[in-house]
Amino acid sequence: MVSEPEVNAVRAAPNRRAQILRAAAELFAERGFHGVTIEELGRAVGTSGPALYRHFPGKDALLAAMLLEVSERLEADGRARVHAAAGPAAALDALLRGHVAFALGEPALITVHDRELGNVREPDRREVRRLQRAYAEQWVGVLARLRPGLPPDVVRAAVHSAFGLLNSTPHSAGSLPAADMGALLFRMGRAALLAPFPGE
Amino acid sequence: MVSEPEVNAVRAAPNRRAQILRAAAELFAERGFHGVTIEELGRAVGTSGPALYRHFPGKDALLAAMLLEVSERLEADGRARVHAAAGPAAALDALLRGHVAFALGEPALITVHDRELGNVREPDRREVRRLQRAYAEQWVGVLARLRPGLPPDVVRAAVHSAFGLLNSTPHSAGSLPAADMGALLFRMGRAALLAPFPGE
DNA sequence: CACCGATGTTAATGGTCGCTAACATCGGCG
DNA sequence: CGCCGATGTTAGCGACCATTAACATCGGTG
Repeated sequence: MVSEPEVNAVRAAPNRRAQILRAAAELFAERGFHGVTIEELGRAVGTSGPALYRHFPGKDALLAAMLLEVSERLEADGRARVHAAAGPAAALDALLRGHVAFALGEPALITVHDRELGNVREPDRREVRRLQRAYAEQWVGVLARLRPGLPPDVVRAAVHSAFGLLNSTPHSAGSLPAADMGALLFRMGRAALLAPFPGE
Repeated sequence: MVSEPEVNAVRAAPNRRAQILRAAAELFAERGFHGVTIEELGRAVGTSGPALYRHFPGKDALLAAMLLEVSERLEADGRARVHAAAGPAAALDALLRGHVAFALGEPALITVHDRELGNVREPDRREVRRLQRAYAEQWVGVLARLRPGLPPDVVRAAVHSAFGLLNSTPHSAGSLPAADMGALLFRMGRAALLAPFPGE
């Protein structure tokens, strides 16, 4: 027990930062930001406690980095998909496919992403919001082209509702094979967004 | 400052318990269970701090009471609506209408209801789960009758996804008049649940 | 009208938690 | 091969927080 303290001393830090973020996402998703202690975060990556401060200036900063990373990733991916698509219909399908893949692949990140923004302090919080908004506007732009004549705030509300549907994955995780779940979410999301809306 | 301590001493307790639960729902929805202190809960209802313990044995018990109440309400209301409906199609519409009204009327409760179950301790937690499951099964039963031949786990997954859509209200609150938002959610939910699914 | 139960108040307590300090170990580089 | 930066470790420290204690006030009731 005390025999080999140096074995895991410096060992294994190929990418500690990323490893911490991954583990933290799981824990935050399960118990919430305030429900997880620094000690637990450390233990989840094999180190214990305050080793975290070698990689992040504090718990808040860790959460901020996590949300910035994921919202950037979503936005960039969304933008790429829209640009690569032939028309609005193809773009919507591409956005749906991308979001579904993300939600199924990283349910913890998706959960934290839309629950914990309130715990990010002001400089970063604005940036995360900006990226989230930019991502949503990709969807809004595509849907508006697909359904001209629909008021912009209705389009926006519809898009956010669709996000709610797609992000619900964590609640029903495992009840279906991932491929089937993906197909289900894709079709439900598509149907919801293309349904006849009020005011048309 | 010290002049009139007795003014608000016993005053105003027509239904403190309900008042506390309502205020607590708002705070828990905003900052999460662990992000709210007893002192804040007290201040939100005009009393300060430990007065809470006259109405609940502890913070945990407060959350448990809240989740039990809302899940009971959903289940009972859902059951009533299904029984009153003429057929499965009418039942689905009634369930949708009820859930939408609830989500728009009490967004904070909806939020806490599907985020904070993890902070409820074991005796009550099981009961909340049971009620949530019973409510979901109302939907599953109706949808299964509407779409025979669909595998039960697909039906269940679809229902939970629809919940995600309907419960997304808090994220887009206020961007649309409540009536319009209600109509939008109703139509999107309906379209999503009746969309052609994989495996049919 | 004295008493009591319901409901509050402030002060104290014990535990937990984020964070800092002080010290150790290792790989790489001059 | 000795030094240094990166990365860990354990021990404390100060703050916060849920809960309890001790004490007050009011309305109603016998």
